[in-house]
Amino acid sequence: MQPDIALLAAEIGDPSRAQMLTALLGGQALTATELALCAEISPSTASSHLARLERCGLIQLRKQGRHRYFELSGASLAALLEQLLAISAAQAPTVATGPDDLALRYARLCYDHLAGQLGVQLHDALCTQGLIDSNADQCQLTTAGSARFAHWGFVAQRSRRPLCRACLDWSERRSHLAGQLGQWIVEDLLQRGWAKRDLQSRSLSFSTAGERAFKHRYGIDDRAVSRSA
Amino acid sequence: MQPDIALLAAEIGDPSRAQMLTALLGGQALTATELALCAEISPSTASSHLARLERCGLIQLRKQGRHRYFELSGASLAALLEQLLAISAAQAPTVATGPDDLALRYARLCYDHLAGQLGVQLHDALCTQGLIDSNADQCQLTTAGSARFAHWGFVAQRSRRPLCRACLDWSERRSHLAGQLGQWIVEDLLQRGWAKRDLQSRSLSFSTAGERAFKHRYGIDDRAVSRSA
DNA sequence: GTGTCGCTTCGATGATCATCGAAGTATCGA
DNA sequence: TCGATACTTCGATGATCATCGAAGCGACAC
Repeated sequence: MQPDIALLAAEIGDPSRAQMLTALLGGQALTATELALCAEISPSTASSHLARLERCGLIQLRKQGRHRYFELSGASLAALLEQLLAISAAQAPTVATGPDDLALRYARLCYDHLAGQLGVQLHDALCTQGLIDSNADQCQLTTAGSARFAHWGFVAQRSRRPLCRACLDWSERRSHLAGQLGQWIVEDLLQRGWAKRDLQSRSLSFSTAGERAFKHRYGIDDRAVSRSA
Repeated sequence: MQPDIALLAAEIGDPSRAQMLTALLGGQALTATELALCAEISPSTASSHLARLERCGLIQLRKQGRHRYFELSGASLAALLEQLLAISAAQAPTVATGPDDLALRYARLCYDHLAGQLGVQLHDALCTQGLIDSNADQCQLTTAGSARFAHWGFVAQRSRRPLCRACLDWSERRSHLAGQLGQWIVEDLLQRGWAKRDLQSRSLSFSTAGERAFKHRYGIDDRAVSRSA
């Protein structure tokens, strides 16, 4: 008897549940009420959906008093969701229509690392500078990259998780950087206050100065693409 | 507006459709009647499901007279399905119950490359012999491996597809070998008659001599695991 | 030409399920 | 303690959809 993929897929296959799962792809734990708002459903409907997602292991619950925070149960589910996004994007002619779309396409969180145009530019810039060696499905930190990131404060963890991983970006159709390094970069830029998480979505909002500093740090050509594009 | 993953997931999320998609993971094109048998539904039900899968781009149709052959629309969908299998398997306590299960677990097609125990053994043997360098998410052909496989007749194609890719095996919870190399290995062993495709499932049936030859070729220790395990 | 086979379409049927408002419970803050 | 808030449970409702057999169409073989 093979694993029952229909069960898992059907859970993701409800529009409201899909919206909540996608919201959780921002990497933050969100309350039931926040998720209900994201999915534009009533709190009672959200409640029953969340119970269902929890029961089948897609999300985990952490209680804090009356607040109940939900998060994705792990990185493999996040990778699955992002792959679903990539395939769905490849199939559907998406036309950017609103400011939210632009923000998401420019810079957003793909669970714990940077995605969107800026994420792809980061990946490419690191490649150009020989700090990572990334081709097709393989992505490695080079000796030079190792030294540079150590200098910037990155400490590699001994873990099954790769240092670098190329993650296919659904909006750009090219790779952005995932793995320990991708995660550290996001943590670092948030800690420096270069950008903030958007409270309503997965997009990252860079301040003007923060964006300049980010691009300077990672060698991203500021004239290549700007936000007004 | 983000891509609508619910649509895609809901298509996979029907039990009958999931069974048919999984059957197509064997890499062969199958007729509507064969797929109806796989899913144990009536031909008319299969017909409407297949029309639906085709409409949303998951499968492609090739007509040959009155026979209509369906196949998965591409490798990225195959990878998604395999990922669904891996996550589903990790979540559900699966107990091997029948001969079909054993066959699938021992050697099966994961779209176009070998999976199951034998697939994992192949991957590990190639690593042990230094023919591929595979760790975590990265998998590369070594210089020695390149020479050895060239000697065996493998010709790398210039293509976006990686030579090697580690693909997580849902039944073994470890990596088997995908990519151009993984595909070539399957084509080669089928051409040599070492194994045949099972007509009812995705499993590969090795003849006794074929299995011995396969293990000898790729340096798989014949005493490590045998089929009677 | 005729009968068989592969497949689709049609229409009816029953099951499933997302949804909401109302009511209830637990937590929090003044 | 009390009112507000976060959240869950309940039950009713309407929509969706998988399913099948019957009927029909086109390809195939004799």
